[in-house]
Amino acid sequence: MTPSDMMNPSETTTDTEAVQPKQKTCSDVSPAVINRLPRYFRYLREFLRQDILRISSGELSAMMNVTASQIRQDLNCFGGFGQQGYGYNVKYLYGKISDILGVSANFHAIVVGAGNLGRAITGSNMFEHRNIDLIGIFDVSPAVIGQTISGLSVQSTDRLEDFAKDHKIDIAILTVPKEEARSAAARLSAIGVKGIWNFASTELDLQSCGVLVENAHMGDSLMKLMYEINRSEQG
Amino acid sequence: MTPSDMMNPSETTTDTEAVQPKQKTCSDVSPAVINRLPRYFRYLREFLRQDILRISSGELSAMMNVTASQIRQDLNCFGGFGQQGYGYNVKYLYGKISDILGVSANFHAIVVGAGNLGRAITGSNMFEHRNIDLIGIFDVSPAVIGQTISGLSVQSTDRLEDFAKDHKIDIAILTVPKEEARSAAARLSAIGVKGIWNFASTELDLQSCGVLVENAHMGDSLMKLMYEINRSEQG
DNA sequence: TAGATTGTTAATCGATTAACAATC
DNA sequence: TAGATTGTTAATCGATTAACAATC
Repeated sequence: MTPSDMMNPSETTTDTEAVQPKQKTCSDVSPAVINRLPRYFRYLREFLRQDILRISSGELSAMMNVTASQIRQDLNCFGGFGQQGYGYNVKYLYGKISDILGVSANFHAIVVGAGNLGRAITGSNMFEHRNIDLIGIFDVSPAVIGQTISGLSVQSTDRLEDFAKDHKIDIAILTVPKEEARSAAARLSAIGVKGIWNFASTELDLQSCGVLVENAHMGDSLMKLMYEINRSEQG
Repeated sequence: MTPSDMMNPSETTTDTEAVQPKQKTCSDVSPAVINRLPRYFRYLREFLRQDILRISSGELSAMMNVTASQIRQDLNCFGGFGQQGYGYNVKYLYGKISDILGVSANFHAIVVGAGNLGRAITGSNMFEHRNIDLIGIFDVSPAVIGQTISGLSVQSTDRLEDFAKDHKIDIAILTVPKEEARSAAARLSAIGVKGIWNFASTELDLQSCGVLVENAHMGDSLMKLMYEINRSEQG
């Protein structure tokens, strides 16, 4: 087998129970690594688009401004995805990282809060790229309920519980005002949502309920930029 | 002086040249600390709203789920803002953190890209909270130019250079499609913008031009949530 | 004064980098 | 085979935590 023929380096190992698969279970991957995975995903997607078949940690390192060592270390938390002397097969690695990031899981999501931000998110192409089905959008305002946003009719938030009976909801995207965020989150937790993507600039503190929360505090990001500008101007 | 009288602990030191001020210049604060500053800012703002005058690192620690040690360590990168036996004066500390984060600098910002996300951001209360003046919004689409969004009339992107002659622009908020992001960023760099808040899901790589870039890759945040859900289901 | 809590140093822990043997 | 590049271990670096003297 020449390197360029390689599609899946792992498949070269014999597939018996006795052979310890290269795939690690690595139950606790460090947060620092997880933070970097989406960025690898983005680069790989772009390589795929450009028909780049193969990439080495050295090449990727130059493009991404991280060390080659770190790239190899990161990827090895999940298994040996590369091949010595060759590098990484882009298509194969992209597939593996997609699996790790749950792109293959076909999650279902709803948007709660059909304000400007909720609409912007609903209308983005973010979901098709990640194999997420956006299956509902909810709001409390009678003026908004019934409107169609990106092909979805806005439902009353009162219907959440009923809706959950008929649909698996993996992710709730929370774009309600800060004041309503906590009570909305409690309801979402009650209907069995697995994760909340929180845009309300307040902490949710639901981890105890077994609901995963990812905070998208946009204002925090803005403040980091403000800090850097301020610092560059006055040391 | 009783603790509750204290407004500014630093001002109790005599103000001569000889006395080394408690305020540190600490030219290089670690990124980990900077990442936490906006969160402190949010909590302090909330305390202020609730008329809480005083907070100790221990109390804050319990609320924020970080160690008291870390809080004291973080704050001490910038100076001694507390008082032994008392804790931190909320108003004073909030002021100090506001200064550090550039809230006192009264930055001017423009939005480039008046799509759904640009509109959502323009309409948010994010800017008043941070003492930022939103002074312009730009788009290329003739259908959008001239529309009023949150009191601002959308201008043609062609007018950027002219606009920059008459206005100081500190921050450009980039919400154009991915494909146009790099060229837009180059123009913004050329007109002397100090920082770009980048919502396009592509890397900008302008650091060489002296323009600071803060990436707000929302999709990366979503993927971290996907990872956690995926992991919790089949970890 | 006694009690409380900071500021700060030292110890621990985790993450990154360097180096190189394994191997394609 | 020789060259290239991974996977992995060891060394370095940085960040967090623990502890306590300083002090309000």
